[in-house]
Amino acid sequence: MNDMRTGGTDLETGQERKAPGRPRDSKADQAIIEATIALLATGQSAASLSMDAVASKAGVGKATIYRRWPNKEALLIDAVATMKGPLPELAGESVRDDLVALVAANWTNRAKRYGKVTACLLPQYTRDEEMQRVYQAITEPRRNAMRTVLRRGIDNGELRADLDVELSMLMISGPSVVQNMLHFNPNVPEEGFPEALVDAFLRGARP
Amino acid sequence: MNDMRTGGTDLETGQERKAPGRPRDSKADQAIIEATIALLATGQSAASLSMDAVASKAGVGKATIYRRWPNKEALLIDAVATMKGPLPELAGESVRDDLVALVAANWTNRAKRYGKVTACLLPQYTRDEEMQRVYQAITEPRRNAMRTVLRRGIDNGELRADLDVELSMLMISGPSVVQNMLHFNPNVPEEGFPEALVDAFLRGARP
Amino acid sequence: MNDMRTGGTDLETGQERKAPGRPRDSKADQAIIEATIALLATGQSAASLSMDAVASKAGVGKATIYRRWPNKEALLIDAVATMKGPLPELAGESVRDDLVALVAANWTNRAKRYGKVTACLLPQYTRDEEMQRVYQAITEPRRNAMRTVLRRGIDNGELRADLDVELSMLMISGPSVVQNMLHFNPNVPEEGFPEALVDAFLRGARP
Amino acid sequence: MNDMRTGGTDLETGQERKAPGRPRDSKADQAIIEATIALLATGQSAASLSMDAVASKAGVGKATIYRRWPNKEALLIDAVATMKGPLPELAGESVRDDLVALVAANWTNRAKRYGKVTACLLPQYTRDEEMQRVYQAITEPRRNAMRTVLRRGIDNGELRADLDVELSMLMISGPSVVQNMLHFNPNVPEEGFPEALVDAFLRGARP
DNA sequence: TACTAAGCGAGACGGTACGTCGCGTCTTCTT
DNA sequence: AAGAAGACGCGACGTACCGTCTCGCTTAGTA
Repeated sequence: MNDMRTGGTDLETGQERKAPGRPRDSKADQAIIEATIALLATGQSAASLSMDAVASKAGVGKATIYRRWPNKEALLIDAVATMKGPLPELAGESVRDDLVALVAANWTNRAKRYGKVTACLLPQYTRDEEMQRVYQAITEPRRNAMRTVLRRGIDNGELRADLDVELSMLMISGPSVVQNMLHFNPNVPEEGFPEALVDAFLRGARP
Repeated sequence: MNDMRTGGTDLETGQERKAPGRPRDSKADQAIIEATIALLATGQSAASLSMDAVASKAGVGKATIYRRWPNKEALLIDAVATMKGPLPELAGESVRDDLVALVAANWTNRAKRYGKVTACLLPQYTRDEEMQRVYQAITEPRRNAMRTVLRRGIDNGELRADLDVELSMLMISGPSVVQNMLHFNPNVPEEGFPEALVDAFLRGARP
Repeated sequence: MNDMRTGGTDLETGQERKAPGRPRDSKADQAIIEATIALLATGQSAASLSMDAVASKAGVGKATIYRRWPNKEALLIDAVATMKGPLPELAGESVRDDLVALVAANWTNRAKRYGKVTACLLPQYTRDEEMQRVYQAITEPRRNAMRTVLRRGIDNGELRADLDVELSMLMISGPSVVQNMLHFNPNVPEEGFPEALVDAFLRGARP
Repeated sequence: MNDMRTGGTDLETGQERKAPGRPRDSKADQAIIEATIALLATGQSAASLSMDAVASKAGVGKATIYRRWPNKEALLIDAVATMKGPLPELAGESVRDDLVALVAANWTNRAKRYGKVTACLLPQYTRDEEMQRVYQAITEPRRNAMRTVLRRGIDNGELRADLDVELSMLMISGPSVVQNMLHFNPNVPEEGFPEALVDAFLRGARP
């Protein structure tokens, strides 16, 4: 996650080269990320979180942060990535149940906190290609899981053969994300949302 | 839109009471919003837009801005609301075509610029209830149009009788919004997106 | 002069303790004071001198100024103190000549410029006890010199034995100051003022 | 004091010309001056007194003030002039006693408050010739009184024939002013100051 | 055991923007 | 026309962050 390492790998030989001098303190990495997450949870927005505050809360000098991350946004991206929980266990029997499980995994309290923090990063996200790649990398495992489930459904006949997989992923994740981050449509109840969404997606709107 | 008004309503009679003193200059409101939009279009992000620049470009003192909006974010919200284009004309024949028209209206270049700016404001939206209400108010006409189309479809039998209207709205808007603002799934082609989305929504995923 | 220092004295041992962190840059102190004096000489008044201008001229961030002085007035006080020239050399033979020399030292062009700037600060002097003490500290060496001269005069019989030294100091400095700063009585000629004042003080008004 | 009158005197005929429209409200003049004095007494300095505060306290629109005085300083000068008490009654027998009475008149509590306010105006005073003339006009009656007393002393032999009257005025007023405004020499007791000053002035410093 | 190189906490540094306040003017309606 | 009320353009204020730069000190590997 955090780069900007000294020493590291010698590109010509491919062998590890031991960096001279005092090595980085891994407790610092951890303390910084934890302080960031704590302040994000407390605070109001990404803008209202200051690097001085992170340094102070982590008991760390500011230079120690900037030695690891090039700027505030990079740190936030990493902190958010850390907040992402593990992928849910998929039963692997019914495609419908697996999709519900995937949506529900983004519907926990933890995920909602994550959603709020993510929203704080959107301004950077929409603008910086580098950040988009980082974000895609973080979410790729999840997208892949859903892709696999959908393909399985097509193969075993649970889903229509001509289903557009990528569009379907967007149709399942999109409503979930906007509702999570923006409370987009306040008239949709939270209770039972994953099931309702997946069932409506499967069933379609025609009679 | 902008509040913080002087004068207002006489509580006893309920009649409008003319505020004393020099009234606000409505040309200033307009100039400020226009300057904000112009700078948003030019600039990189909401953060890179400075109030001094807005004031200068609008030919207005900073106090004149802060007399109307309590802070930078509130101004941006209002500026973005102004960017929203008019509702599309709906043919009113096929429900499918009307839904496509509604989605396509958020798919123009103008709407994409709007989407980018909106993304910059999401941090505020997600935490400030006041801003959420403002945002709801801005989007309410659009949601209402879609609600009407869906109800018409249920009534005339184009859509299933047990369709959850609110959830359906989310299922159409959600993918559109995240794709517009976040380029959420880079594997979904832009070309023909509104038609593909609506058709998939209507058809469902089952064979 | 400028306070608000970090670090300081270890209370238990009474020894100086080195403050942690990067130490203040003494070149900044100097550059700020010099910029202030330069702008005071150029400008019209204390009010017309802006902190932004000082910072810009000194090639320094505003925070660097405010780290050293709590506000504009405190900076001006220090700048003015720096403008005070050195004490004049006293011949030490005739008390009368030494007093004339002391008065004349406040009668140079430099001293008049100093007087004008000081006048700009009087509002602060008159109400802030802290600033009064600062001012007293600045002027104490001069007052002491005059006190010494007067005492010598009493001892060697040049002055009357029952002379009130403190009142006499006020009687010599007071007219000089008001005339210098305020041009208090426009009917008193500038030419030969120090001699005339001292001689009149020595001689008295009685026949 | 306050000028900028409409109507007034026709310079060619010397006759009064009645101004058209609503006449000035003399209660406003009074309320403004009183509010100014009250705020000066309360507040910290001339700079910390705002025209908005004066207008508000006087229950008057700002334009009403600016119709009478061209700017803040002019108002302050007038307010200060109003604070000046009446000239003391002079017994007219002993020159020494009359001088003591004149000094003592500047030594009352009222005079000290006046001194503090005057100090607030010095920055303007030292810079603006117009203000100097106004100030000289205010103080001229006092200076004239002292001049008369000193001349009487010369004429009747109480004072030396070659006394420099203007310099003497400065020698009496100067110490009083600086001590009053600046607490210039804290070692000089307030008690009995007028008598001590006048006696020392008369007696001289030589044995 | 000494030397070199880098990491560390602390905090100062040059900038940039913030949101507030005051000045002196202008604009409304009312007296 | 003057009055109260208050908006206006301007410009300075003092604060908060950013990302960088010293300080003196610590912690490793190398000589």
